[in-house]
Amino acid sequence: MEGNKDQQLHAMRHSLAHIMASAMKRLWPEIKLGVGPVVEHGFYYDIDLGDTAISDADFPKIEAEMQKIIAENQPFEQSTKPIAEAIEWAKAENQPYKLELLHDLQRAGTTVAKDLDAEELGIEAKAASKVEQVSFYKNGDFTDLCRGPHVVSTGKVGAFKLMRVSGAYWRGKENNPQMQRVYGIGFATDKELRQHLAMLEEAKKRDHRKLGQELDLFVVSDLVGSGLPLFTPRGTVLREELIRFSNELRERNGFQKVFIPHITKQALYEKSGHWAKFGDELFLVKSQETSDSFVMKPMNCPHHTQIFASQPRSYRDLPIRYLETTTVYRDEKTGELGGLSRVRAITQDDSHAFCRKDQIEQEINMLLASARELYETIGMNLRVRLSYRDESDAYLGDQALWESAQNQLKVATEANNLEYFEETGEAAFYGPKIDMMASDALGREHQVATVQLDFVMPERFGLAYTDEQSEAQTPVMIHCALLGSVERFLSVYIEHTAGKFPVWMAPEQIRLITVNQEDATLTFAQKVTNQAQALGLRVVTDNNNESVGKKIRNSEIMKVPYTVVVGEKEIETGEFVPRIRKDIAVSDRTESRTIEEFLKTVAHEAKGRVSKSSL
RNA sequence: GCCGACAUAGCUCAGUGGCUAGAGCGGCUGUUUUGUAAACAGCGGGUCGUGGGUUCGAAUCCCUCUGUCGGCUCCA
Repeated sequence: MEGNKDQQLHAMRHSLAHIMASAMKRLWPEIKLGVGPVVEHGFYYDIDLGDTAISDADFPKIEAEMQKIIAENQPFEQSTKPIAEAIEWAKAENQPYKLELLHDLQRAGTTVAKDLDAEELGIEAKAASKVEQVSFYKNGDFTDLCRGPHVVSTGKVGAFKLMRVSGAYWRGKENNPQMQRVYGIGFATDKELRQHLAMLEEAKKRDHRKLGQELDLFVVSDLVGSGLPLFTPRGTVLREELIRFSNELRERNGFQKVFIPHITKQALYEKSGHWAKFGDELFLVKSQETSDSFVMKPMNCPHHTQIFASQPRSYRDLPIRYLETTTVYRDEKTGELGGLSRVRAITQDDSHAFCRKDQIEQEINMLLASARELYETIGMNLRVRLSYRDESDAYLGDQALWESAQNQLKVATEANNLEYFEETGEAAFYGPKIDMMASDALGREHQVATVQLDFVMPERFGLAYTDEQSEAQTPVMIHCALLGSVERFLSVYIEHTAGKFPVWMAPEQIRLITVNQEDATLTFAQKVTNQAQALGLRVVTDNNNESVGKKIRNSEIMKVPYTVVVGEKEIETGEFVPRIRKDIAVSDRTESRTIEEFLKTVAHEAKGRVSKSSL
């Protein structure tokens, strides 16, 4: 049933791409068509319009033309042609991109770029059987090379909307001509389309860049540069609370904090092998005193290996675990930067454990348990991908070690009751890894924590420990970050919570609103603040000359968990009736509490990192 | 980096070749002393992102640079 529905939706979206091409061909007869696949919520078509640039202002025109074709309810007629005939068709129709695809099909039996590259290199491609017949779909007077499937006629495509246009290289390769990609969404019913648009609207409201400004969390400055966000006091609280949590989880498990400088001689990365691989992503630093070439660190592991290497190590000392939450610098392409999700100064809650081969499982087990605890507390579901090697020889390290390690990853994952799936061929060349994906409140999945085994770097740096037989052995290195990048995590988390942070993370946990500006009121507010601060709470007093209603409103807008109005009544009774932010309140009734009880309860919530109020 | 869109006050935005560039919010000052989502009045605040060009005249048209946003992974 579900499968049928999915297939039907897929055919609808495919047909929409076809109809869009058909409509655009009517509007611009000279267009050259690339590919028009189905994507997550819709479809796109890559089109070469020569010198004509289309923009979203053209969408109504294209949509209207599509609607006409849909209203005509033209049947989709499928036909097949021998490939040689199809090639003649592409030539006659002046469709060079289709021609290229057909030639590839004829030669290699595929149009997938990856497989084509493989073929060129003489490696056997996956789908190598030669294609003899190709499929066409025709509606009205428009015929397109298309594998399908399509719906029966143009009237059966459900609801759609064109969303955006962008440049896209033909086949994703930079030196190929750039085409215009018109992207649309399509759903079976109008209702579903509207729901999806509402979800996008909600996502827009939660956009961390917008909330970052509204809630005063971070700013960017042209003078500092793009991809280099600056955190305000409020945003810094978020960072520090997250980092404290991550550090706590690891210190509890025997990790020791270390500290390294943010620059190093280039030689470090020449030795680690990163220079060759990531050379163009590094920020270079020039010494004016010496002739040394320095770089900003793009990762921490090579530095950490040098701490391990500073002493002879015994098998009894292992695992040796270092943790450091520190910033790395990567010179990302400017077009890829944005908000907090892609930055050039990336703070990682990084850790490296050096262990024996037989300790891998216990280490992974412990790291996964930490990740699970962290994401449970945060309130996000985790799904885990185990990335293994495949049969190719692109991997370094002993084959038996790989097998044992992969097995240990799986056992540890199962022991932690984590939902997981396995993928071969996704491992890093230096070892298998575990990637953790967290899903947010809008159902979007984000890659967050990772655990990576590394069989190569210890060898490159000649790391060793002495085993029971007094022989030198190479340790295995385990890289792990629970949050991943603090900046990227924050971008996800801000959108997940829509800025309604739980008490333990809230930049401002309690706001006191004064009823008047009398000395007695202010003195009282100050006394409460002192008491709260002694309990480690973050309190702000709003003593502005504004109505209470206005100040309540401001507190609501800033999403403060607890707001308390203070005036004569409170001074007299020594009791508060806190206003509790709706998403954390467990009942509609707010009871009166003594000040001490109120503050202690909030402090207790913060310490326990609970998500709901206990008031 | 490439394609496209955008850039006007701290914020959100109006102003599409013609007088001194506007509004709301925020800020400041005064009045008010406020009881659970917006008191009232006044005052500030702009090199219209940068540099150049066209024009009698440019926020407005053209070019450049910088920045922001959507894409550049999805393969007949």
